[in-house]
Amino acid sequence: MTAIRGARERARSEITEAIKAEARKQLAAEGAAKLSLRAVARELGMASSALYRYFPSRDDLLTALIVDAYNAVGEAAERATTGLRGPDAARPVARWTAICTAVRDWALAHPHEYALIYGSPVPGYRAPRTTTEPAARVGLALIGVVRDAHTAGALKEPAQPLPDAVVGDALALGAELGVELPGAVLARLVGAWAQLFGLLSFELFGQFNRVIEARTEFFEQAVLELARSVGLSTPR
Amino acid sequence: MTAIRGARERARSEITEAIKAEARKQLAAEGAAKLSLRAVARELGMASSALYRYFPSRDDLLTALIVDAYNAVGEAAERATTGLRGPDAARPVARWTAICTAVRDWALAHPHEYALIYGSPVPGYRAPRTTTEPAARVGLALIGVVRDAHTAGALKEPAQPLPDAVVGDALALGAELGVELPGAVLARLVGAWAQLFGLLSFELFGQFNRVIEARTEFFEQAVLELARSVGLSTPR
DNA sequence: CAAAAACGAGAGCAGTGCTCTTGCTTTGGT
DNA sequence: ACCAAAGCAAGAGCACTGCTCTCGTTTTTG
Repeated sequence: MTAIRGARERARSEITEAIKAEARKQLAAEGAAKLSLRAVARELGMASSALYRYFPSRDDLLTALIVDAYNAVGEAAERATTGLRGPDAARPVARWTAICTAVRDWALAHPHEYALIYGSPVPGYRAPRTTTEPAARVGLALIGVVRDAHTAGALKEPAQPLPDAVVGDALALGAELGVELPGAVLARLVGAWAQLFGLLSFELFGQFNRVIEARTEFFEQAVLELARSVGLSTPR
Repeated sequence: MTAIRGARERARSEITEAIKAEARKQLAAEGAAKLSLRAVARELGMASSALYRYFPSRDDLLTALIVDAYNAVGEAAERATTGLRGPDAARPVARWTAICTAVRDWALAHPHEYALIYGSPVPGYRAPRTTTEPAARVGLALIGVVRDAHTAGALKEPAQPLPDAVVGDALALGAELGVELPGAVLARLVGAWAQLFGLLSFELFGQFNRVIEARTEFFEQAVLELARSVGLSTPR
């Protein structure tokens, strides 16, 4: 139904995409704060008022960029595991680090888009329903690795006990996602997920300046530690 | 010399402080993006151009707020350990968690100021030299706990080996700070420091919505895990 | 006491997000 | 095939922003 729906709809989606592309360009050049609708329109050779037919407000444009960015990291994370060949394709730790480094590579390549989604929320407050699903993709990729390790019997459950409230949240989350994992593992998984982006944010936002120079080695080491914390056994 | 240096200088510092106070008020109400110099001047009953005698640009005002915010968290972190009484005052893990929860409490009480310093960098790029020292205070407080535990012989060094480059960075950092700690411990300390703010950012920026409800328990659990990762032995 | 520096206020510039009105083009029902 | 309805682009305009410049006034300083 969407194939031959008239020239107008095709033009609309093309222009919408062109606007987003130009906005992404300005985002990469100057950051979200300096992204200007008028400048986008100017660059596209259209009146600024015409742009409002496609995005009712600046925040809506940003939201669209946010969704795209979440999908871009999410896809990078998902592709990281499917691209593994040889024995690494089955080793949980290798899959785990592949995802984490893919996310880091994406972040280093698109720092302003990273800042858009994992930095401070730009407008008053956002998070329309449409962002929550793409936002979960990286987390789901990580969960997938641990789930597979669990079903393969390669998961070492942590001994340390957790508060009931935390385990309860974790089990509720597992039920919602339809994932069969011990509460303690899921809880640590959420923690590792947050800590992964803590490392990335510190690196990207400059907190590691004059502190850590061997960023890649440091990151991979920390990621191995995170894998261990969720029960994936490290080699050697 | 600064005491009775004329009424003008006193007025100047008073007005400077009033500007920052009003700016902080607007920051808390609307966020950094909507902070407007003109609105601050209006609220203070002065011409907007007069404000430029005190802060040469909007970014300079923001930088001043950033420095203040870093000092505020830093002070909260430092005060957390000195306020401990009884046996907890000597237990490293108790001091560690006290610092972390103090930082979290400050962040929850001042979310927009937290976003200002640990969210995405707002202008093109900032980090004038004046911000780096206050920015280090929380990290130094954490290092202090581990250093004390080390000299008291209560530190369990991690067995896992680290890449040479990482250990090298860590030792250089330790030398610069004048702190005697094994490279592996220092490296893990930096990681824990970054991960702490990863947890806080995810909580404050809404990534835990519909994921974790028992935020406090979750945080304290994660913080205990971080303490363990740097070699502080958990009780029981 | 006079020169110099600091200060406050106003006007003004270029830029922004967003709205409203005015014409034009494509679409879809009869 | 026609014609109303809907979608669209453009321009003018409003209220706001950061920032600069000028012009009197006040305070400090030599």
